[in-house]
Amino acid sequence: MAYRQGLDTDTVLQAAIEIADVQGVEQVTLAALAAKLNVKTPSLYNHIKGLPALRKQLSHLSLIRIKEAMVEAVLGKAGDDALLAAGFAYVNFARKQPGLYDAMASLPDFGDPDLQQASNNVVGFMLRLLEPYALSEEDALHVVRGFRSVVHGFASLELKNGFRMELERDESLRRLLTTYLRGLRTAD
Amino acid sequence: MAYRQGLDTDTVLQAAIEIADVQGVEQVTLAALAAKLNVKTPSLYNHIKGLPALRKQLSHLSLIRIKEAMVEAVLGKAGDDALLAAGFAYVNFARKQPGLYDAMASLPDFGDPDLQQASNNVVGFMLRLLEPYALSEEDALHVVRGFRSVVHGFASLELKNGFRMELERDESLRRLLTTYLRGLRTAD
DNA sequence: TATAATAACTAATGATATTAGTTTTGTCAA
DNA sequence: TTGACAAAACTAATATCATTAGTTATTATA
Repeated sequence: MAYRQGLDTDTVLQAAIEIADVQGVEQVTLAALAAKLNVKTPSLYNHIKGLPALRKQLSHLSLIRIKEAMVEAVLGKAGDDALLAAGFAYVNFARKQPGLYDAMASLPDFGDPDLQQASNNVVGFMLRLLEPYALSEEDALHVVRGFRSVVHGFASLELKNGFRMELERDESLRRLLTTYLRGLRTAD
Repeated sequence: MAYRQGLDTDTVLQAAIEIADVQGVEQVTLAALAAKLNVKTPSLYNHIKGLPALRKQLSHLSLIRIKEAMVEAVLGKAGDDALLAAGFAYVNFARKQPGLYDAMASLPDFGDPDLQQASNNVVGFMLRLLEPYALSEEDALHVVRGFRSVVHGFASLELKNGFRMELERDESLRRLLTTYLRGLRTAD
């Protein structure tokens, strides 16, 4: 009712994250957002460019936060320990903020420069973790693709309820990561 | 214009697949579908229950086809050879029918009985491939989760353009799969 | 051939995003 | 202190969708 609600971009973004995490990313609509913020839909345009732009910002934030979570997790660790911790941090982020993670994972177009840079930061972080392994640049890049596939695949299937069997999920993840790392260590 | 267009459920489904593969799954709208089939939107309701039901059918079909592709790929193969072939068949399916694959991967609710059964068939197929490894039931289920994570993660990242580096993709996939399989073979 | 089932249609409703133009409020400089 | 301007809310309008209700034409069948 009050003419000034005191909104800003961050508040809108935060509300969008909450809706995404609680109700699912497909429920992040301008209508739902406006209702949550006690504002009419068009008012949101003072703070965001539109729905696609909002989704892009969510993706961007998600990439940044996921990298932060991994950085925090590997402090004081190196080698397989660090990779294992980073893998768990990745999946745990997706568990804690399923909507935000989904916003990142389900963005159709990854061509945006901001997103590319955030994505490059994640890749750069993983390359750092691989330094002790003394791989060639090409080998390291293949491993980064492999590692990302592993953790994203696991997180994604788990979130979509793809694992319906009664079976410890952390144990599945631990085995997946250690199996992959063991394979890296071993020559054919 | 003609009053009977000769539509049936399969035709509608096929058109939906084409839109999904060419324009992306988010472009599969009843409006686009009706336009493609030279029909008004409400007419589609004679053949499908609605958009959510259509998407569910796409997911179902995708699960069936992906299993068929893997079955075909492993004929005459066993052990690591079979798993490698199945992994490539999985990813190649996603490459050939990106929209159909995405429809499967991005379905919010996997609780439907039809989908569960189709999904169980995929799991059952993978368990068969693991028979030569003589794992316990629990071990085998963990491996199935791992393998699905690996191939889905790779396919998903590749489709979303997550691999922007100039680097052979098939080589990345081959390394990922063989590394995982090598890890399975090796004890710690 | 008459009737029933079916597949198309039109019309209407409600949700959504977006744009244009308006009003109110807060801030800042004269 | 006040007046002007920028910003943030608003209303109104449009366009796109999905969906439902009710109607008409076609096909199949009894």
